[in-house]
Amino acid sequence: MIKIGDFSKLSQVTVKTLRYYDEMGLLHPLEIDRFTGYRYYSFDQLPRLNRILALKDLGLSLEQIGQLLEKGLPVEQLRGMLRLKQAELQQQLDAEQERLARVAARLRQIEQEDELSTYDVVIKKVEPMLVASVRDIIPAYPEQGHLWEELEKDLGQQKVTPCGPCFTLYHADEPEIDAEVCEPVAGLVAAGGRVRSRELAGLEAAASVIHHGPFVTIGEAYTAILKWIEANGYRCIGPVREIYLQIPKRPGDQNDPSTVTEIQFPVEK
Amino acid sequence: MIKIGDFSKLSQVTVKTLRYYDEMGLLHPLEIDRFTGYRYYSFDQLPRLNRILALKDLGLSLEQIGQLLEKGLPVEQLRGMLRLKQAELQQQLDAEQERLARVAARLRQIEQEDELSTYDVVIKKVEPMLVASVRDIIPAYPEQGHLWEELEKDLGQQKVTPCGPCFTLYHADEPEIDAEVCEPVAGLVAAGGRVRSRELAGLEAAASVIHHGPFVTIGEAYTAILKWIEANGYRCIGPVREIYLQIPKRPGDQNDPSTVTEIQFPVEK
DNA sequence: CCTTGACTCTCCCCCCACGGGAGGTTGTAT
DNA sequence: ATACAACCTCCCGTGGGGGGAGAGTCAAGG
Repeated sequence: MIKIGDFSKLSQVTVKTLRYYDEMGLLHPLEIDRFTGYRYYSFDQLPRLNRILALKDLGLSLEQIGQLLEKGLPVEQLRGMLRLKQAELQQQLDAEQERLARVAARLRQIEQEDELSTYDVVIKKVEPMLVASVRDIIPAYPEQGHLWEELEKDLGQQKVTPCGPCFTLYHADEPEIDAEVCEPVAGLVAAGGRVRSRELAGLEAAASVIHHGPFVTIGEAYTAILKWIEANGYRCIGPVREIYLQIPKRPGDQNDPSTVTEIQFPVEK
Repeated sequence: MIKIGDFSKLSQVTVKTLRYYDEMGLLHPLEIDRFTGYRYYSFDQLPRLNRILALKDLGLSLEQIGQLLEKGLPVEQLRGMLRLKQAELQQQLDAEQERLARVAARLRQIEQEDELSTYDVVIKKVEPMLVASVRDIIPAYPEQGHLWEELEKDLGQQKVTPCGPCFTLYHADEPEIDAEVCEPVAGLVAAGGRVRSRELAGLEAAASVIHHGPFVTIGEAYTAILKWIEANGYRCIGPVREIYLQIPKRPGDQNDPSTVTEIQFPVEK
């Protein structure tokens, strides 16, 4: 029968932790003085404590350990838990490794450019959505005004209002620019003229960057995101989306500095 | 000017998180309605949010991010933080890897034996301590009674009482058993006869196992800990300590089942 | 104009495995 | 008798939000 402090020294477990294990039901003292509340442990409780420590060291939670101990440590259950933990650890390890790679990539970027890019790339999921669209080959990127007019006119006639920011899908840019201007809608729209309506598939992972500034400088954003994709080992796997979050005050003004545009590249590792 | 829900959908950041970032000072809404408390964001706040997400993704804490943003992102400071984080991540990665190896080792052990060992091995540090001891060659492990008598008698004469459990150090077991029986003491003791007194160095890492049961079966504990040391890639780097935590009721009784003994192997990877 | 349902607000508790400390009792050595 | 070390319980904090209660607000349809 020894007091908590001595038991603590013996086991190298802090007094706080021993009290906590008592409270959690993992290791009750052999006896508690009814009047003073003092906890008294016995030497032969050390094996149980060591078992707790060994299991904790493998990454099990105190709750899991408690369940195991309560059921007299069934081999099968322990095996199952360890297998699970093993998979979990492996996954965590991979995640950490990727994170480390990202940090390294960022450091390299800083070393090379010696200044901070104004663009930050994030990976996001994109949900599927219903859209109405017009698709055609265009001679140059800025020349899609007529497609937009065509789409707006049709939607206006059907009294459909968009339910989100409009965007352009670039299906290809070589040998010609194959662009599809899209407007998200609440429900499918009757096809009329060249206007099509369908569900646009979601994206598991999209690299996204925000361009805040006049439209004529959007090339910098493309440069930045392409470099990032390259540096972080991703590949582009579908048409790029250019989302017009904040459009110029005067329609088509390529120099309005308050314009905000998001560029999304569907990617995978 | 958009409401928090739309900003949330756009950025793929939950409303809760946006409110949290507001509270933490990372990203205040452009405007807060004085009467309703509604938060209103602007599209051009997205770059800042993305910057926050990108930095968080590298493993920086919100507090660190806040500091960086507040100071206008000095390149050097970011570089320093990332270097630090890199080292930290590497260390964590190594730790995870070791843990994974331990889990694998444990699983192998379960597969092989198909039952759970009664012994759990833990790694602990051992602090330096003052001891009085008698050392000699003995013909067999159980025959150390005369050494103990010699030590006790001397300490008794000097009116010194031990300040912890006594133990035996095994300096060698081949070709002969070189044993040193030790008693921890509060202060150094005058040498007398074959009794020596000194500071025993601490151990950075000791593999420890508890044997609870009659002394004649302690071999099983040794088997278990040796297997563990082998399986987990450690090496023994010093004399083994056999610590007598709970001694038999009748001195020298090798069959008392209430005996508790700890075995410590100084180890390193 | 009214109602309904979807948003939004603040406030509070929860996670995990303890650590720190306040404020009060108990045990032990001088 | 008096220190003072050890012990007790109770409460708060960690990081990055999640879940939910209860109340107020906004936009669209009838």
